[in-house]
Formats: sequence, C-alpha cells, structure tokens
Amino acid sequence: MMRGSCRPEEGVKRGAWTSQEDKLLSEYIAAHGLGRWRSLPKNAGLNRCPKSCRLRWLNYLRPGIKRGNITEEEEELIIRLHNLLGNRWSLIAGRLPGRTDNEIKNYWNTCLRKKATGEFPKKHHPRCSAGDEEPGGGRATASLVIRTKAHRCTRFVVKNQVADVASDLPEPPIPVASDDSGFRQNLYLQMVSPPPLEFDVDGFFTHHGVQNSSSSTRGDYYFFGCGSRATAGAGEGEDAIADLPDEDGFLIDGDSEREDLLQFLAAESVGH
DNA sequence: AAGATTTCCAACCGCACCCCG
DNA sequence: ACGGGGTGCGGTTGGAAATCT
Repeated sequence: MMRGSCRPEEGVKRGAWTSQEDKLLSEYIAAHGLGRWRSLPKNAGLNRCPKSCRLRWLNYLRPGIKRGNITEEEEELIIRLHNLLGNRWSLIAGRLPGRTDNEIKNYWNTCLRKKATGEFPKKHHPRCSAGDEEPGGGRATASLVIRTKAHRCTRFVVKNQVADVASDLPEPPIPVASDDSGFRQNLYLQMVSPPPLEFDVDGFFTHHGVQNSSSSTRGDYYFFGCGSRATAGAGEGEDAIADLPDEDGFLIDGDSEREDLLQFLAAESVGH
C-alpha cells in the first residue's frame, strides 16, 4: 500500500498548479479551514491528490509567506541553524517567519551549501547574496550535522569542555513537548558537566545518528529527545552520541563563534 | 541568433510518527 | 496492543529559465 502517496493511475492531475486551482484551494481553505486534506480535493473540486494540495498551500498559498529576497541576516541565521541542526529544514524554517522549509532547503542547496563548504558557484545568481563568488570568504569548516529519528525533542546536551562556560548559560526552560509546534518552540541546548546523562528518559529517547565528515566518535555530545521525523540515515538505532567537529568539543569553531553560540542558546531560552 | 549547458525551485516521493478506534 | 488513516518531514526530480559558447 502506498500510503500517503498519489498514484498516477488514480487519474489525478500532477505538475504545476494553475491560478484557477490556486483560487479553488485558497477559497476552500478560507471557508472551511485547514485539515482533512484527504477529502479536501474532492470537496474543493480539485483533481489533485491531498498531499499536493497540502504542499501547495504550505509552500505557496499560505498567508504571510515571504518569497525571495532572503536577507543577509536570514542567511546568516540559516547557516548557524544548519550548523546546529543539520538538514532539519522545518525546524530552521520555524525560526524564520514567513519562510518555508522548502524554500530554505532550496536556498541552501543552491546558494549556501557551496558557500558553507568553501565551494563557490560558477555563476552568480540573483537570489544569492553578493560576494558568494569570493573564494575564502565562506565557511569551510566542518559542521556538526545531527540527523535524528526522534519522537520529541526535549534537550540537546553537551557535556565536558563546558566548565568554563556553563555559568554563562541561563536556566534551561522546561520544554513543552505536547505537540510539534510546542516542541519546535522549545528546542534548546543545554550544557552540563560530566558524568554523562543516560538516555531512554521517559520514553523520549530517540534513535539518532550523526552525520559528519569526521568519522571519529567521542562521547562529548549527548543528544536526546530531538524531535524530527527525519529518516535516520547511517546512525539509526545508535546510541545518542554525536561526533565532534573540532578539537575543543564545540559545535562551532573559534572563541568568538563560541560566544555567538552561547548568545544563541541564551536567546533560545528566553521567552520559551 | 541559436543550440548547449547550467541553475533554480516547485512539486513529487516515500518514509515515519501521531492519533484514534 | 494493534492497525489504519492522516499528516509532516527531508530527499529527489524534472521542467523552465538563465547563461554560456
């Protein structure tokens, strides 16, 4: 059974949406609200599969969506969040009002990935910010990319190497994990002193793995309860131990960026 | 000017999780 | 406890547009 997929033999239309279809979908949702995607196409008079309708709404028709013109501030935030979260586009998008995960994913793949890895596009693209082509201007450092197969994100714990900075951290908030949106708003990082915590906490333990260019595994980072439904990749089912990208055990290289990280963590905790 | 090549991004695909009966 | 419907997520694809030769 192809649950959740749209089978071509069902005769539903595929490909680009017409303005008429957009109008039908927008009007239907305005009148009946979100949800019930399964029955929406039929009720709205659309010859589309439910997933296609949902995607069109979320990525294009939803009110408040900003399109194009990603600012330098947004770009910087995307890079930093990607360093922290990896390819968890929905989480990153949640920090960028009006941006969709699809747009950020595309922007990363077309503009920022090369920048972040030190590669530079052959051509300048209007959407990419100025200076992309300047070799040496990008961040060529390896980033910690954590891929998860999780249920709910509760905490990201970094142990060791933190005695000198732990006092700078605010009291961590109590995460609210009753639903995805609440969870997203409460993702945060927490630094703790050794010994490492155990996992399988109240059923929130998650299988997860780590994608990193480095193959070394040091038990300095512990990651648990990180809520993504992402496919786990090679690390699926492993214990919650992350690789380290650098020598001193921090997510981001450099003392100044460490300060940035601390500020980021503090900002994450405020108001949540 | 026109064909070839590259790039972008909207849309699709398949998997995983949540919820409810 | 289990199964199925509903939904969300990240990865991938393919057509269109932009650029190059």
